[in-house]
Amino acid sequence: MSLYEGGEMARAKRTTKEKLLDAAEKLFARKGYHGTSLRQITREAGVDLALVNYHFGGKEKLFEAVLDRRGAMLNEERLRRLEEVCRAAAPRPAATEAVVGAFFDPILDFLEHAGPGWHSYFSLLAWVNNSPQWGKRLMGKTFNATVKRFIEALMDSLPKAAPEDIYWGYNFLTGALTLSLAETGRLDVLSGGLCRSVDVAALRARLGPFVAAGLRGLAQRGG
Amino acid sequence: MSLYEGGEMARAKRTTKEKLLDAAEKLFARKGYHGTSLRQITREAGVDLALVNYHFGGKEKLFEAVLDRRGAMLNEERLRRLEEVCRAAAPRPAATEAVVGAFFDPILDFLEHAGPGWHSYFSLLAWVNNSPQWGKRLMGKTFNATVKRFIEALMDSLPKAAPEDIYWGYNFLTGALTLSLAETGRLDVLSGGLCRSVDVAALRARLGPFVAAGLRGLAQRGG
DNA sequence: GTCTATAGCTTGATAGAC
DNA sequence: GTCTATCAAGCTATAGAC
Repeated sequence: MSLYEGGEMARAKRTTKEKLLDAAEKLFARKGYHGTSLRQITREAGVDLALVNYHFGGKEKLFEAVLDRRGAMLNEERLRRLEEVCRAAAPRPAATEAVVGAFFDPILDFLEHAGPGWHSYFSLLAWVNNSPQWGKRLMGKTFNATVKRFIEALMDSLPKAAPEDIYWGYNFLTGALTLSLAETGRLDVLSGGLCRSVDVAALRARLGPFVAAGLRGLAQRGG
Repeated sequence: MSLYEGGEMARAKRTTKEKLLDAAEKLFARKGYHGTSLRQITREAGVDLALVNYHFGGKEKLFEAVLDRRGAMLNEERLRRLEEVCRAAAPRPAATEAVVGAFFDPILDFLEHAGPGWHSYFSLLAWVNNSPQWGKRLMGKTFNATVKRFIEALMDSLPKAAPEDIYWGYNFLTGALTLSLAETGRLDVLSGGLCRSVDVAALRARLGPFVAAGLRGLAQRGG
């Protein structure tokens, strides 16, 4: 199973657990946790209603399992690339652009080369990240350890910046990223069709430069 | 009624309609549309369940009324400030920093000087903006006309930038803004308490510089 | 592991008295 | 405008047959 096929095997070979995860991922991404019922999920998965409780132990556990599945893969790939750019730059710290790239590129690569499951997953992640109900606990559980490594690397790359500036900068960075991943179609409407929410190449060309320049601007704030 | 008290009068003087809007705003912001029931809303408002249908015609209409109420005030204030900075700079175009300030400052002023209703409203807005279900239609209905004016002003301020860069830049800008408004508390956890999600002064000092630098970086992309 | 059947509860909406 | 009472539908979860 290649990196980019993670969790998206041919229909015939998927286990019941995977069918449920795939269906839940798709529907939770569209309508949120409370807006999706187990009946809709099991219908989409072609599986009996009672099997959610057998395999996962309830709706909320299923929700967390959906977030965990690809979150672990994302963390692995991000850390691999962070280590790569740090090693390439040693003994100097990696440049801001390189650190930011190690954070964004795994997502963009999954979106460009993998199946629709990753699109749903990232859209769901955007929703969770902006949710007062889920954001703090669920994002933290999956991503805090990795994010702290990236924040350290950003601080190393911008030694003149105050730590507060880097924390706020990370907040802006992840906000810009997650809205882009939500694929709401709003960008399409505003631009009259000139830009498309799902155009990963266009996003890749602009997100890194915007964020790196923004972080540098923060680091030189006032001086 | 001063600008900053909009919709938040003394408890005794509020009409039933306003009580319902205030309660719905607070609860929708915390748990989303599907996560909030009309029974919770009417209990919080101290009002009978049946009155939602009498005054608004259903749950979804109530939801849209919540978004409309303060959205109109926000648009007015944003356009007033945009005109101000454009007039001050004429005949040259207003600077990127000034346009971005006219877009952010009304929100930051409402958060700093007005009651908790505005916090709930902006938190709800963050959620709606990142929702595939609601984002395109509801954000567009309330904000498209105003946003188009700001995008034009941004294009004028950065004549070397391609229109696509400005549209994507606006997307990043609003993502950074809305995650900050969601007040999920995640920033507090990541920074070990050094930064606080609800610290409007800290946000004000950093959001404008980050975004303006990001937009300039986009405009000079590759060259 | 899977499926049937159902318990126990909450939901949004409304008819009709006042 | 307000309130009581209620309806039909949908919800999560589970006990128990296979």
